[in-house]
Amino acid sequence: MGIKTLLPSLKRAFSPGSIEAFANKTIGVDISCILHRAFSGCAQEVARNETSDFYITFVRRYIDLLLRYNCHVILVYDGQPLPSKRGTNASRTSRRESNLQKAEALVLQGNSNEAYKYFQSATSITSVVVEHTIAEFSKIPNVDILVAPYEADAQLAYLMKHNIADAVVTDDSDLILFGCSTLIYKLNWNTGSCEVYELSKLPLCFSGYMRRKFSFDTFRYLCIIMGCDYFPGISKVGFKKGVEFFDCNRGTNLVKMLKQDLNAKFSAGITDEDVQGFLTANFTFLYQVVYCPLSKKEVAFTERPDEYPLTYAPYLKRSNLPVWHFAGSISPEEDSCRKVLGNRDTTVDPKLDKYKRELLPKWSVHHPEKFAGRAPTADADVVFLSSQASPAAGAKRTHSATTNTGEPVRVLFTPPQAKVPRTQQTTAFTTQASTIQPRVDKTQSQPVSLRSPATNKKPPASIWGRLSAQVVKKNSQESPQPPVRLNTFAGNSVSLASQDSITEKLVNKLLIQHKEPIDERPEDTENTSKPEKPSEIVPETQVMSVDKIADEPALLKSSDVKATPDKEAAGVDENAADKSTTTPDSSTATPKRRSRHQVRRFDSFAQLEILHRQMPLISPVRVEIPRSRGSSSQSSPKPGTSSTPIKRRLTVSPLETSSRNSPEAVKKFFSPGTEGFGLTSKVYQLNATNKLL
DNA sequence: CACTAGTCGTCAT
DNA sequence: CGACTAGTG
Repeated sequence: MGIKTLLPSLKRAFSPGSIEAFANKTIGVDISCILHRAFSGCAQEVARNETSDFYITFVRRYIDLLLRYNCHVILVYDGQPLPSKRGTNASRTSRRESNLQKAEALVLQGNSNEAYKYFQSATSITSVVVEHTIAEFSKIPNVDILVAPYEADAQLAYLMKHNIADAVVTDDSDLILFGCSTLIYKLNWNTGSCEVYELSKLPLCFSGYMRRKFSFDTFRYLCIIMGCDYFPGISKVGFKKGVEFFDCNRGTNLVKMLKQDLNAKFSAGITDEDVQGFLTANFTFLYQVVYCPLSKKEVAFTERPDEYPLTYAPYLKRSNLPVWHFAGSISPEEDSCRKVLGNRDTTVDPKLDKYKRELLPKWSVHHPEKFAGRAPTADADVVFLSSQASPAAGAKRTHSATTNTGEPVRVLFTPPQAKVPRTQQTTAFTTQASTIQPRVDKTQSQPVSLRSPATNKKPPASIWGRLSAQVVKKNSQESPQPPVRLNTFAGNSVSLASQDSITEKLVNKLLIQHKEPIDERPEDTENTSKPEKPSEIVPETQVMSVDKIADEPALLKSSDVKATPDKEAAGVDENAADKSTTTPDSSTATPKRRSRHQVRRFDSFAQLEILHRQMPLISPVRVEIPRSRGSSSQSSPKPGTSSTPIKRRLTVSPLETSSRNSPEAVKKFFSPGTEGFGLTSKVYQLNATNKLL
């Protein structure tokens, strides 16, 4: 199905291209698209569940085209239908059968033209076709077969996400929704012409806030609301209205967004079933099971938390079903390795398998040594905290977690370690502030300012964090991108996989409920001559390059005007130093060193502390907790939340301005009730590799 | 103007 | 499954 009427709205993300541009690359192929087109020419045979050479030669043309350009081809097949789709699947097969019967009846009447129509609507990618094509195409050098555990879309997106494939040939809009960065549409096997979709151009399709602060998650919500495979969509809401909605609503609590905001805007009667459907759809896009050729096993598209996020659990939890059941379950490793090659029956002796990994040539993605030493890159990395619950000194722990909106994050907890002298901290800050390096200064990798409750010392008054980061594209030697704002997780709460309830409470307390991310510029803007705009980081770990968008002669409508001031007005208390925040184009305006007392305000700690994978370091800052409670409890009467949302801002300033908050204030702010609670954080470097796992 | 629902065509000559 | 279109609010 894909997303209805999505592609016409995304024209700006496409450009005419040619397959030449992908010479020598690895190309994933959504073979079901091609097969469906081929079935036009052999509908009768396919509908009758027979084989035909027609679709073989048809697909072969595309393969040959790619091979001519020395591409490595990965043909990806659909596997098992997702649990959530099994209903529609059954109704489809029954419709096909009735179409087939009508077709056969018409044949007997001699009406072959009419019969052909019914044959066409009776075709499907049967196991006969799958086995036939795999048998044929698995013989071709530089052509890999990969049968996805579930949907080919998710599988192809996974290949792309981990740089196993450089681009994907498809005609389906779902691939966009999975966050693919480069897609080849409308490929012509004869001329090699095509339309190339690029994720980096996606913001061009929007205006207003959606463009300036493009978030792929919001884009996903938009598509789901329009209607997708797993969710029928909100009636009367298409692309335009959806964009209008998300221009004004940037909340991070999806339940509230649906039940309150969306209802208020469109008076669409959102039921609990709708909420469930939306959430299911969202998480199916995020967490669907795919096969990982790197680790040779099935994994979730993005790492799954062990439990549902607390806010959504009431809508998703089914007592008799495992968590994330709707997004597929992970098969035993041995079975998945056999199925992925095209072996259908895993109940038989593996020796009888038609396709064996060991027998495959070394160029194959399934060859045992093809990706030796290469691990999947971590999904999203965050953070920062250490607590008394730390394990042995020196050890690191990670917890997978999700924010309210379901974006995966990784929370790192570090144990107390040796104190770093204050002078060194300061040095670390100033050095880092002066230049943005794509690597980490040694001093910054060190834990700083740690006080363990075990040593009975007071909780520290400072938390270290990062304000901005540089993004280095995966597998790319390009020069680093401009610093990006890391504010996308603002206002979320997390549920942790661990039993560490203290830490969980703490983290949730930190990720304060609030309306929208602060529109803030990085503390350090690169001092380059290029007038680049800071890119936006997107939780799902895609990186948008927002360059050139400003020059695009497109609709800067009213939504542009209202976005920022609104927010400023909504702030608790405004501070003069805040003003540097709003303009995104001030890279030239603020290259000079501001020495100190540069104060910034945030609505949540999370804004400080998101770290993209492979993202090198950033500028450490001090976070100070305001003494006064700026609580306003006007918002969100959400169900089942134990802790009342705290609404106040954290003040961030360079190290020099320490004073201000007493240990008691900090303790009071963070303490979940348990005393002896030591909190610190540190500046962290996450390597490109997966060492921290 | 925006959205919806329905129909048509996908091949290859 | 997308493209296209006629019809509706």
